Amino acid sequence: MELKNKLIAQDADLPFTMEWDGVPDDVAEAVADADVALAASWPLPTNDGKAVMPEPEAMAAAGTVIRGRAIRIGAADDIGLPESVNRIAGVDISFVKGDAVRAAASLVVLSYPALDVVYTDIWPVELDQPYIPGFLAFREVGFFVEAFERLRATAPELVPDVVLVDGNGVLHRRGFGLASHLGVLIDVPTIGIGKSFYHVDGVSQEDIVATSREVLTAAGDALLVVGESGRVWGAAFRASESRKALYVSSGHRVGLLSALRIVRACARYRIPEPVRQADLLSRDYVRDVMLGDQASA
DNA sequence: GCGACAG
DNA sequence: ATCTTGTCGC
Repeated sequence: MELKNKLIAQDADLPFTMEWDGVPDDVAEAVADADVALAASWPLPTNDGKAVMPEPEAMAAAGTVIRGRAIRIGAADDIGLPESVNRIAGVDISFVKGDAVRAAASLVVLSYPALDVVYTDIWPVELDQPYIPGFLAFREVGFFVEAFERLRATAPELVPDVVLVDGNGVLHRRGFGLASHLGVLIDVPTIGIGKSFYHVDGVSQEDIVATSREVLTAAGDALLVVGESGRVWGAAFRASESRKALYVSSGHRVGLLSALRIVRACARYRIPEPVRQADLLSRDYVRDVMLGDQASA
């Protein structure tokens, strides 16, 4: 629980800054207010001590501005990120069919903007915690923390500028999903990439899917997930041509608008390239190495 | 009590 | 998460 106190959901701590062209000012301000509210909503003061909790009326007003409204994240072919963004990582775990314990975890680092794989780490793991919805981090985060310790020890020059995590960030029942948990523990900016989510603050995935079908008309369109309180939890995002949206949310030290732009920049297929490469790597490992062992044993 | 339920 | 062939399309 005390981990929460370290979370800063603002861009202030991001090692780079972004400029916003295609986003209406009122939307950008509403999201920024929501991020400040998020950082200030924990019991103890935040790291920078600057976060201020907006009045409830301000939160509600922000919600009114952006609820049900799509925004476009950059143009189709020039989603340039700041020059200080050079590496983007992805993490994932794949399981052995019908086995709740044996799995393979992976960490990959891609170069940006080429999106070439420049580092891979893949190893077998045994899960010692059950999967309980809402507590995914307690089952998986430890493996990724170890992977980052290895990375820092063997190739510190390849530590990424930001990590895309296969799981939600603050788009979470307690506002603290796997991506946020990992970000705090490794002290690297993280972004949550979910293929689904469940009801938070009075909003269900079903509600968002219904509206998404109407307003997400092109790749790069995002629909912010605004709770009944007015708080912005994340976004349904058509990062690629695929009709099915992803759910993007701040993990740690990245604001939502920046997170969306970063995900857009990694969109070759529906699943952002760093997460996709991590997924391919761990799947191949389970199939070619772990099942191979089983067959020959 | 009932339903819902990231990976 | 995983179980699973073909098939529509660039």
